[in-house]
Amino acid sequence: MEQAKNNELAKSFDPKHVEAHWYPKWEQAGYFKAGLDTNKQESFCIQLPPPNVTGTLHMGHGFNQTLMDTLTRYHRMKGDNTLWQPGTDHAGIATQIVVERQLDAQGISRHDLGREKFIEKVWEWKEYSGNTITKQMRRLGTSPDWSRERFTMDEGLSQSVTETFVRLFNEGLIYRGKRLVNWDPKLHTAVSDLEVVQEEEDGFMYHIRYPLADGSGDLVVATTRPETMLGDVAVMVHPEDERYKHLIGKQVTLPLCDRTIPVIADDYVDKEFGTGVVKVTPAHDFNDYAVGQRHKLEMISILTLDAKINEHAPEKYRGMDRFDARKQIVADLEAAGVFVKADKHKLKVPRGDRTGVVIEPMLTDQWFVAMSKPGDGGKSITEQALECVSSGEIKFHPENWVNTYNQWLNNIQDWCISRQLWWGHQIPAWYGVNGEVFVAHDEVEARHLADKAGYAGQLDRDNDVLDTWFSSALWPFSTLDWTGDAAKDAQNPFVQQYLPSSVLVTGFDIIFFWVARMVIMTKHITGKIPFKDVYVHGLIRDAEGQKMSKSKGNVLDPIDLIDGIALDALIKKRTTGLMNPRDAEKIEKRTRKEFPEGIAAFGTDALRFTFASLASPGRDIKFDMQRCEGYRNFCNKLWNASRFVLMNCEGKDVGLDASLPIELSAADRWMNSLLQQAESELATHFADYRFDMAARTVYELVWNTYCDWYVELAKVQMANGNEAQQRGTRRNVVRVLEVMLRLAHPIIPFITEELWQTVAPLAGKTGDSIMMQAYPKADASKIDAVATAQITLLQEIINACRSLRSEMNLSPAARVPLIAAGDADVLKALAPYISSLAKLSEVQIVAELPEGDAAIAIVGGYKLMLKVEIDVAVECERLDKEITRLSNEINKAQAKLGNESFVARAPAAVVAQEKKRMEEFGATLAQLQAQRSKLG
RNA sequence: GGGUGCUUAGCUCAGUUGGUAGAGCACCGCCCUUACAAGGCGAUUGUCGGCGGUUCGACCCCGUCAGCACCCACCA
Repeated sequence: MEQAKNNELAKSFDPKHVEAHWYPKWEQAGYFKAGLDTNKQESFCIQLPPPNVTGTLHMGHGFNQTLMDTLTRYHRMKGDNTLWQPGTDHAGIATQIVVERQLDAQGISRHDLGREKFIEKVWEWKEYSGNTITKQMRRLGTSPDWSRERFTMDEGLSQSVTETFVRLFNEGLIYRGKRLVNWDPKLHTAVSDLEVVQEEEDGFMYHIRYPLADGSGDLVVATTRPETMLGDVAVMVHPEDERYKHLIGKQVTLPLCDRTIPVIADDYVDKEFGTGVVKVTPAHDFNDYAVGQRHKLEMISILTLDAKINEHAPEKYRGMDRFDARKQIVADLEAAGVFVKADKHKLKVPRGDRTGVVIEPMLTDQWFVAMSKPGDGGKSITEQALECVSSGEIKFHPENWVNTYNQWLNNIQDWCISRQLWWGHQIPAWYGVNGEVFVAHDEVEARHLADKAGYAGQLDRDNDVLDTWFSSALWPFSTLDWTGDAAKDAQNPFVQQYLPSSVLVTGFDIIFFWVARMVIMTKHITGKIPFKDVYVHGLIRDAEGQKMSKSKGNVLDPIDLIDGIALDALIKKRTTGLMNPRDAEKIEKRTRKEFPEGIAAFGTDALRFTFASLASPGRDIKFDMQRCEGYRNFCNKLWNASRFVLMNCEGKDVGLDASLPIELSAADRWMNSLLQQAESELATHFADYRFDMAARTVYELVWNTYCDWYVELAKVQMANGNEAQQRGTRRNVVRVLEVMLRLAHPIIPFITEELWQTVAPLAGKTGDSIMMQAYPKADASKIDAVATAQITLLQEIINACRSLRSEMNLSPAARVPLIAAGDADVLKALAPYISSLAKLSEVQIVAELPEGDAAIAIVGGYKLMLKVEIDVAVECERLDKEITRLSNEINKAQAKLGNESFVARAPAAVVAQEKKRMEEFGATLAQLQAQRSKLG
């Protein structure tokens, strides 16, 4: 890989420049390609949750994909066979809506175009949107195997859909029937239970008098939807309701309609609610439908598919919109003197999640998956899916999502999978003219089935398409070119190696839509689980904790955080294409307030580091721009640390010649010890999906350990050491940096690659790309406890000196002498470091501190005296404060140790530790008190 | 009606077998010290939502209450 060598790095990190050239190189070199090395034991696979081809990626995608890419890069470096399988989803309804809206803008309806032409338009849009999405993913630095990119409507995946449908049908697990389903009157399609959102809204509870047919009185029913009375077939009361018991079996006259209907009894009625009398409309209400089934009632459908009153209703109302009809009916009831009252009432209104219109339960012919029907093994596909999780085969992280998963599956209804749309997988069913149904892979097969059944007439394919989630449910195996032919699949290394995948990374919002259905389908069809782990992350919200949505105008495009965006451009972006253009003003105001300067360019690495850091389990994320800025600064820090290393190591002896003597100091060995510790922590954190902890470990290692301490110590060594020591230090400084770059690479791929190219050769590493290097593994034998103890002491001494300086108000530029008493050998060894890091003119080592007015600090067995002019009063105050603090600590420790229970019951180590603490505090306290009394 | 999560420094959040409360940002003081001012050094900051309980010891475990958020559900 080409990279200009010996070029001094720019003074600060410029993400744009760094990111631009690496991605194409990685991709062209084939680094993202799936591993198929049969010698390797471990396989790691992630299936990308396929983004909808409805536009562009949002922050949620950025977050989700960052986590997946981090895992993928980590496992690839670890040496596993690795596949990150990418692709996109055709997103039936959502995409059809997007394209229809575009046509709308040109004054064209999809019916003007016709199905075929319309679908062509959608494919055009798919190309456009799909490309946008994959471009965005590339900007995020993601490393999926693009050569395996799939789309849910690809030929192969469509075959999986057909194969699955046919199989389930033949097993009796898919059936067709006229059922009451959720109907979206705007889209003219059925939708599943999941695609309906129940929202509480203000409405009315209408009370209507239904006269008894024999004129002996009346019953008052309560309803929230009076227009549905046109389809009433009964009124019902509770069988034990003393008020109405005697009326059961009688007939009432249905107002406005020329019909009488019976009074029936059913336990379902709640005596306490409303009037205790319920009108029964089986064709337009799910509860009433069940009642109708129980009582074998007629079903009268009174609505057309676009929710207008139909021919089964009195002529007066035919053709009226359902809500207009409601008003008219209420008026007519009033006129007829049977309207009692309308009370204000909060009710749950079902709305389509894509259209927002009120969903109407509608009797239509639809296809269903039988979720609870016992299959071959006596178990339903739902029970099988529950078992995959209860057995521990599939694990949720965090674990508590298991409850959600179980609860949903335990209460599941049959899944309505047919949609009256144009965009999607057309249902593989052919009908004869007499209603014969032939489900087959293709028309030839259907004809064959028809022949066998003795039908020779015309065959018409079902016009409907499948719920988009039907194909999504097959994603874990359909993307691997599964065919359903056991012999072929056994020869397919992808199916063999990458099913099940290792982990599904997803938000909780699609556990039902997608996760559960993948388990159901994959287990039933392939016999394998789809994935071993499910990592469930939170939602990205805005800085105020609000869900990001186009209509609120608080959406962020991850690319805008990478490249930055000017305020005007951001406003324009947020206010175009709104469903309700009147929101624009509010959105502009809000945007101006939140981002008065627009958004700065943070770069991909900073954004990714932010995502990783914020990925604490079980919690949504309020996206905090300042965190992003902080991690941009972190990238800059890493950049500059590398600059330092290169300035000191390029063209110098960095110990590449193994025959030359090398001496590693305590500081070098201390650094190496902490490096091992970080490596071991990272292995744990990645295994636990603790991206936040992994990011923190990297951050602290690079900044707090390496930059703040090791580099400063190394400066001393490179200035003062002998040749072997200098060589050793240079060697270690550059090698530790090289390891840190590899450790950080899965999170921040671009900057680490850029730096690694120059750093690696100095560390004796060869290779074309950091991403194909081994991930560093901890080596416990490199942990040096003695060196660690010594450098910890050194840090404490330096900290004490720095504190003294600061409290004495010494300018950082002023060099003053330190007088130190304690182990002379240790002090002698540490003196140059102390001197340099605490900005001292010299370190005098003495047996006992001299008398005199000076600032004093005690560190373990060491006494430190900063030789400066002091304000006695100020110093006394400082000492008093410290004396008080120590006394308090001692009192606390004493109280504990004085507690017999504590001494008797607490573990010996805890008691010993407490004793030690007290002794140390005591010793320090004595020293400080002595000094305090000298000052008077 | 069921279920889940959250409540820790001014802000955003860590805190993994119960053993001396942490980070980043913000704020304050001193510094342009030759890797980095997107920086360095130092200082400050907390009845860990309330109340009980278990324990020698509770941010952590249990109970309870409060507030916030979310998910599921057929009250006409």
